[in-house]
Formats: sequence, structure tokens, C-alpha cells
Amino acid sequence: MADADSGLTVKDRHAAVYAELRQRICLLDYPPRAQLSEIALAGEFGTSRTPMRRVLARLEEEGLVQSVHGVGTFVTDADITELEQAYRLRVELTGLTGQLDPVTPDTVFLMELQRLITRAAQMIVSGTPRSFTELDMDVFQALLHLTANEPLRRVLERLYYQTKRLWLVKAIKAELDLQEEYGIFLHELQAIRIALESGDLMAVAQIQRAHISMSFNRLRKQSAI
Amino acid sequence: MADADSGLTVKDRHAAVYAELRQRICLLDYPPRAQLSEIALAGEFGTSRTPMRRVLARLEEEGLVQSVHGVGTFVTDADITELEQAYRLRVELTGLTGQLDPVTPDTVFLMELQRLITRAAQMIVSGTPRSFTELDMDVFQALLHLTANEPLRRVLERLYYQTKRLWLVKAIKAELDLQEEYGIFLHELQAIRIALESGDLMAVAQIQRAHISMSFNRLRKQSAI
DNA sequence: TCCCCGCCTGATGTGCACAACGATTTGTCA
DNA sequence: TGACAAATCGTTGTGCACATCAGGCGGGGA
Repeated sequence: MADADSGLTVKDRHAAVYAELRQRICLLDYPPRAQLSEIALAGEFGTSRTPMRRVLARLEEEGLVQSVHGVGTFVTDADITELEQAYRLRVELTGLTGQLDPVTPDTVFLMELQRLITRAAQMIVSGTPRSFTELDMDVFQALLHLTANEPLRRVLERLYYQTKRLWLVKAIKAELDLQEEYGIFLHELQAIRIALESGDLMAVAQIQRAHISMSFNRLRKQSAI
Repeated sequence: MADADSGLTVKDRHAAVYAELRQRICLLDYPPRAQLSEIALAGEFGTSRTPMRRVLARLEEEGLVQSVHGVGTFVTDADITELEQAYRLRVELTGLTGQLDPVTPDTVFLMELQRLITRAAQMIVSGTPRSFTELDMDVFQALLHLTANEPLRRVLERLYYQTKRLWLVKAIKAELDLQEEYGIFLHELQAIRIALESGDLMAVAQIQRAHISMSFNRLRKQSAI
């Protein structure tokens, strides 16, 4: 793994490793029930078990892995019944982003959003479940800047990465209409842009909230088959 | 420190140490800016630095302590301007407890609540800021059972312990009318009991939400002097 | 042939010694 | 006497060796 950690403090390195592992888990590079070796990861990131264990402990706090003494560290399986509570909480908290410390975006933000919309449009013609998830993560991170409430942002980020695997698992199993998913997502982004240009952050939050809720319903409908 | 850890698994021991340190910080046994020694704590709890560092790392995640390489681990100071966002989020999330997976209490719960109300009544005649905070923690833990949404409970617990020190700091500095605080708290508990007996969990949540909001306003008014 | 007991392997958890780092103190020079 | 620099001390961060534990494998006895 090439790091190029020029001038970064040690804590930032830990955060980078954490984010990298979280990404791999949520993109199913490490699928559910996969085993993570502390020694192997330590070797890959050029460190020892001690700092790696700290990162894994945090991932365990977030519910993405589970360590068992004498057995191993395993990626948790994304079970929709267990994550339903987290998903519903995420729906409500997303609605709060319009109330708690909303941030009116600048032109840089709007340009970035336009780029994301362009990527979403290309997704319809040549999109894979994985590339779509990567785009969704970038959109999430961008829209997170619309609230300045730091505790809310942290909780939302946590819930996002806890629940996001559900979609990708179902998509890979071809239990979702991908074209429909892509189209709905593009439509959501365009609606958000319109709301943003009118400065209505409350509307932006409600649009996101509605789409997260509907996305969960689509996931649930498929898993009921 | 007497532990009496008969039959407990190792992870439970870690959780117990974490809860104990969190309690000490929030009761100001470790006041803001106090230094925590990894070696001293390890000796007190009969373990070594390695597991203790894991506990301290979690406390750092929760924002209760801060570790600086080569300097030490210090209790963060409870600053009302920094915690305002957390407090407002806590207000909104408390309101959600009536919507997300509410749990209708059984008679055991109501009896426990009655005991807490009795303690609150005694508090008015012979209460200290510290004993009041201990009661408040017990009440919080009890009322947390009114929602079965586990992610919501975890977030609420986190926000509670992040923000609770604010009250105790102001109370010790005699910047709060303690008799008024005790009376309001007793009144809140009685209102909650009435709402519970009528089975209106939404009302219970709104009562709590209102009192947390008002409590924060009283804290802010005093700190503005 | 089947079952049970014990060993063996590989993993996480722990303890300890050392490295890295920052604040303070002390010594030296102008 | 004052100011700057180097050393010293205490603390957190890291690496490694060992302890602990769970599961699998194999051998022996009924």
C-alpha cells in the first residue's frame, strides 16, 4: 500500500487507516464474515499489531467488525433486521440536518455538486453497483457539510457506514432494479440542487430524508421475497 | 479498588472500568484539565497499561479526555459554547424516543420510578449537587429503557455524559438556584409518571425534551453573566 | 467402527521494554 | 546577571514476546 504520508501527524495516519478499512468493508472488499488478520494488516500498513488493534477496536465500536478472543476478527454481516433500527434513526437524523446549524453553501460547493450530478448521469449508462456506492459515499460526504453541527455529523457518518452495506449486498445479488436505483438517485440529486439554489436547506434535508426512507423500503421489499 | 469480578468475562471488565472512569469524570472526581496517569490507573484496577489505554482511547472518542503524545492524558473542560451543538442534538433526539421503538413499561419499571421520585423528594431537603447528579444519572438510565432502539440509546447515552458535567460545574460554582433545580426536577418526574400511567410515551418524550431544553437555557443564562 | 480425550495450531489479549516527544530545569557563555 | 542551549525527566506511542483461549486434528480404547 503506497501511503506518501508527507508531513502528516501520527493521529492522522491512524484515521487514514481507519477510513481505508471502513471503505473496504463497505465496498465489500472484505465481505461479511471475512476474517481480518491483525498481523497481515499491520504488515500491509507498515506498522505493528499495537496501533492496528486500536483501529480494529474502533471498527468494533462502530459495529463493522467483531473480535473474538482466540478465534479472530471478523467482518459483521449486514443483516437488515438488525440494522432496521439504525436505518430508521438515520432517517430521522437526516431530517434534522435542516434544523440544526444549517450551512448555506458557497459557489464552490454548488460546482462540486454539479460534478457529482454529472457522475450520476454517467452512472446510468455505465454504472456498476460498486462504482455507484463510491459515488454515493462522495455525495454523502459532500452533503454532510450542509450542517455545522459536529456531533450530528459524527452520528450521521456512523449510521451511514453501518447501513450502507445493505444496498450493495442486495445489488450484487441482483435483487434490485439497478436502472431504477440509478435513475432515482440522479433525480434526488437534481431535486437537491434545485432546493439548494433556492436556499431552502430545510427542503434539502427533507428530500434526503424521504429518499433514505424510500430506499430502505425498497431494500425491505426485496428481502421479504 | 474492590472489584469482586466473579464470573465476569474480560470484555465486561473493560466496560466496567470505562463506566467507572466516565462516572468519575462526570462527577468531577476528575475535574476538567485533571491529568490521568495510565500507569496509576493500571495499578489501581490491577492491570497493565495496554488494556487501560484501550479504555482511555474510548473515552477520548467520546470527548471526555484528550491524550497528547509526550505530555499526558487530560480531562477535557466542559465548555458550554463547545457543547451547545451536542446539547441541542440531545434535545431533538430525546424527543425521538417517543417515536422510535417506544416500550410500554411494566409494573416493575413503575415501582422503580416511584423509588426515584422518593429520592428526588428527599433531595429537596438534603441534597448536594453531587448527590443530585447521581440521582439524575439513575433516572436517565431508567428512562433510557423506554425506547428499544439500540442505536438511539447509544447516541443518547453518549450525548448525556458529554453534556452532563456542565450542570455540576455551574452548581458547584453556586451559579444555579439549587432549590429551584431540585423542585423542577421533582416536578418533571411526577409529570413523567402521570404520562407513563396513561401510557402516552410520546408525551413522556416531549416532557423530557422540554426539560432538557429549559435546563440548557438556565445554564446559558447563568454563564452569560 | 464409533466415540472421547488430549495435543496442536493459530488467533486475540496482556505485560513489558524501548522509542518518540514535549516541558522543565540546569548549566554555560556573553 | 540574563539569555540561550543542552540535558533531564515524565508521559504517551510502538514493537515484541508471552499468556490465554477456541477449534480442529489425531490417536487410543470400547
